[in-house]
Amino acid sequence: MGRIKTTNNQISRREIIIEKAATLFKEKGFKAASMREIADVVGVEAASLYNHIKSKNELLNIICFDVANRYTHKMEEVEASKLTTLAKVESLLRFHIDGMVNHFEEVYVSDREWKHLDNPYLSNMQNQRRTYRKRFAAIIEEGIKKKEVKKIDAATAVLIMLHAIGGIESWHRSTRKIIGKELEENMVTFLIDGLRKI
Amino acid sequence: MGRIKTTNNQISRREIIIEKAATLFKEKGFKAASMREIADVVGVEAASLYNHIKSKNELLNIICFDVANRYTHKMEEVEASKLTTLAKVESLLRFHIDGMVNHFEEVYVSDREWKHLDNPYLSNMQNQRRTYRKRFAAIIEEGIKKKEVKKIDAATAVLIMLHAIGGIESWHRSTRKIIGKELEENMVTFLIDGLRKI
DNA sequence: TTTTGATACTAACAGATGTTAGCCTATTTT
DNA sequence: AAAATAGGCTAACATCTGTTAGTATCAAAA
Repeated sequence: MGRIKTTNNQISRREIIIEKAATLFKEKGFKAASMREIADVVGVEAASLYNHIKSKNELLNIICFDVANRYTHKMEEVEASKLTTLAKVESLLRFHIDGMVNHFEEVYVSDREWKHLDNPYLSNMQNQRRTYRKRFAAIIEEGIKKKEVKKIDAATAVLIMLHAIGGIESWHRSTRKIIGKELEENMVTFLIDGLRKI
Repeated sequence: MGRIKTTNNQISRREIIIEKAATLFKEKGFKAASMREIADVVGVEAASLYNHIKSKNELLNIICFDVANRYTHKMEEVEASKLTTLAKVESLLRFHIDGMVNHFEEVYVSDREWKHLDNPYLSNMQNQRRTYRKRFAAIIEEGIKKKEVKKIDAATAVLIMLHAIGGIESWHRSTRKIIGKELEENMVTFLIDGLRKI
């Protein structure tokens, strides 16, 4: 077998492997996807993967922390901004939706498979996730204080919003594709203003 | 080792195994949970499980279709009722939330691990899920027609609501437990009326 | 052209996995 | 008390798993 075809692009062999792994992890789950399957998709023998990565778990680490770091970065940006609470929430929502639409595999895997990280990455990830939700909830609580947001349990609200966005998964599988932008508007409207006609 | 302790209850050995399996499938995922681990928790050797069940996959089948059948049954009940659209939606929401709170393991597993079913159960489940979402969306669309519900993409709304409820998972892990009823009110309020203060 | 470094291959490992076969023992039925 | 059944046990299987060692080969640098 020849080498992994390094397309003209600036994308390294390593990155190709990570991409293919993400796709497979998404489709079958981390545990069910084997190194031999990943290798197959890449077009190489399983052992050859180890010239580029250290272990199967490293693949998961890379995927998960790539996403988590983007989240943290965005949160810092939003916190530093001078938007109203609802605008902050909306900005975060749009960010998450965009992530789900445009980096689907990565985000999906990070969200559903992080439990299979091994320590110290596992507890690190648990912390990052907990912290992120707390910061999100703090924004909402401030909105409640300012009477911009209705009196609701902030933690529950965060939970609802984050998981609702996870639903885009099904949108990806759907044939009846409304376009991404339209989906985004629908979700934001719903989550900010609910279902009832005012 | 002695036999599986059959507590005074009317609960069979088989049902104990299924329960313990559900817990393990929830904690580690279907693929990562081994028959030997399930056996350990039950207090028996792995081989002994096969006196009660046919295979590991049968365990998943039982769990998944138990939940799916409850869903279908509830949907029929709601469709047959003469409630308003919003009341129908609320009834379904409360049903799902209750399921998540009181049959957590089963519902969680059914929702996240059904992909590991094998045919013909897999395609059967895919159909049931698709159908359920369509029927849910039809209810919302009728509400839109009757101007009871705001003009929104019905499929997206269903997606949001169903996944939002999946978020109760985190509530289960949380220490800061608001009680189930309170959680339910929060979720229903949010999903029906959104975040914005009116 | 030779050297060198990256990257592929084959072979093999040790351990885990789901499952079966065959046996033994406790409980229930007769 | 005897017989039948349910349900436990040990041992073993074939297969799959992630990973390593050692070797060959290709592309670029010298």
